[in-house]
Amino acid sequence: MSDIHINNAKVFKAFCDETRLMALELLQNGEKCACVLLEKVNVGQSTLSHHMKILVDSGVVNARKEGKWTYYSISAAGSENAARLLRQITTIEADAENNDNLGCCE
Amino acid sequence: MSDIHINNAKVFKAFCDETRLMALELLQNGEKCACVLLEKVNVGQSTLSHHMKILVDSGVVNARKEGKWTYYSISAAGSENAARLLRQITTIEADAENNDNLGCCE
DNA sequence: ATAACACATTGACTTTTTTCGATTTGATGG
DNA sequence: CCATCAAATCGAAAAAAGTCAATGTGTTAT
Repeated sequence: MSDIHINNAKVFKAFCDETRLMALELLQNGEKCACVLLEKVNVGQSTLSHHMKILVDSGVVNARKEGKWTYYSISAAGSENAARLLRQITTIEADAENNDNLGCCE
Repeated sequence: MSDIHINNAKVFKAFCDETRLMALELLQNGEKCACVLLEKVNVGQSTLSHHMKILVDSGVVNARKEGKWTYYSISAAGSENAARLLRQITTIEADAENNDNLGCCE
């Protein structure tokens, strides 16, 4: 299987878990520190840290360290990238209807 | 965790696996029957069937049965829905910057 | 009717992901 | 220097997802 698909899959894994979707929802009305997210999301501290790392690695979330705290926020660029990727993956090519793509069976 | 997040996660799981991304890519230039996909994707028949079911259940792919064959195609409506959902999940609210959302730490 | 075909379903197994408690790292304050 | 706090990392256990071979189901051809 091609590498590009493995990488693309990685981006969408950001949105594949309820806890991460919950965290994203909390970030929609602004930057939050990890401790605030931890209060609202029903998982342990190490688990939240794990999920935030996946979100950050996917590019959808930014992390900013300040003193002992880490502030997270939604990345507009990362979100745009995910949206672009989704569009790219699901675009039906213009000549799709004219092709004889039925293959083995006709 | 709220039900809505579980369901949203389900839609994005369609894009979380390399084999499914490969299948989607093959469908971009038109409808294909399962046997054609099977030739190109490096998994067994039962595994492909499993993945196609996930794609169909997510709404991103249509299935059409004709005789002994099953034809799959990308669903424009399903793709649009996924794109809409992604936008909804990653939208930063207008007043996000003005909020005092830092919570415990200031 | 029967055989062959296309695909779905089942059940067992493997791999990956999620989760937690414990520990580590790094910053702050007394 | 030491205690405390926030968050990351580690290691192990549990849960979920992917995989395959075998079998079942429905269709077509002989």
